Amino acid sequence: MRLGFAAKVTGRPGLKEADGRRWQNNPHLSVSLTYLEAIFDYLRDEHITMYRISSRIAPYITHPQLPQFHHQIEECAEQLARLGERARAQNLRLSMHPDPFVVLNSPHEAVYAAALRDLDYHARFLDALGAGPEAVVVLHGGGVFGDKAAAMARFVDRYLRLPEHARRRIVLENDEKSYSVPDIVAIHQQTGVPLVLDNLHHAVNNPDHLTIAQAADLCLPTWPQGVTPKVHFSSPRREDRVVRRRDKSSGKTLLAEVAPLASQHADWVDVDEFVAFLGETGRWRYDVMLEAKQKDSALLRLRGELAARGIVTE
DNA sequence: CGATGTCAAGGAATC
DNA sequence: GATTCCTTGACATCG
Repeated sequence: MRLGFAAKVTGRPGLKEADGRRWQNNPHLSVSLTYLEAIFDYLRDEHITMYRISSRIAPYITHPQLPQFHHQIEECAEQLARLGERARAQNLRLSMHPDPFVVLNSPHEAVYAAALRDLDYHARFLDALGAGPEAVVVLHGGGVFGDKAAAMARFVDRYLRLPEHARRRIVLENDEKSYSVPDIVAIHQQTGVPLVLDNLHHAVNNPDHLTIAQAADLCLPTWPQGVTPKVHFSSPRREDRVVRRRDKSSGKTLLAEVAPLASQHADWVDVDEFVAFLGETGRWRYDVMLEAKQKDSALLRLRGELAARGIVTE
């Protein structure tokens, strides 16, 4: 079992995940890839073997008004191939997760078109690394648009019509609001798309009251032979947190303490909850993407706590 | 330099 | 129909 984390590194100062400058300053994938190389060094040093690459790694690559950014993958082909080689050399499983406004089943043609551009980009990025089939693009079901059956049918139809290189990469994750485990199972049955089980989303969006074991029994066998399935794991935030929010009378941004929503990720992973999850899903083999706010620091802490209990991860 | 405003992008809930 | 929230932190700019 591999443990992974997403995008941002907290455990070593100075590591960035993407060239985040505004378009006026000509950010570029080639800069992001120098950052990614430094992250790979860190992952190697810490023996971390799974990592989600930020979708912002290629700035503005699908922006319709900024064509000068559209060929960054081609422009960085050699650099990408070298990094892919490195990832394989250090046994690193990679993935990506498009932002929530990539909505494949939107009834708005322009949104659909943008989703197609984005999925093409994510797939081509992983292809340019030469990544194997374990490197997936994790997608959500999208919107409901007042008619869930129609929205799901639209997802199925559009998924089946995706270009092959994109369809090959995509896996579908249950979300915290619209598409529960039984929903994505129904989509799987019509498409064959592999399913990612997210424990926290399942906890807050579980209309059929399935146990986590039942949910795992539905999701994990959807992966093809030879590709280790993946799950997302996080603990729910329980403490209030400080956020910046706009005050509507003054129009100013202020700090405020707000209570957590049930669906929000905690800073760290609760080892007891994690061990319980392992116990309930013990008949399956899978890798775990941790979605804790403290990212790699949470991973390293959890790994230590697991080792103290005699549970060793890859 | 610290504080605050801004950023490409969607959807849903609320009024 | 317009506004706000979800949520993301880093960048950019202002005082």
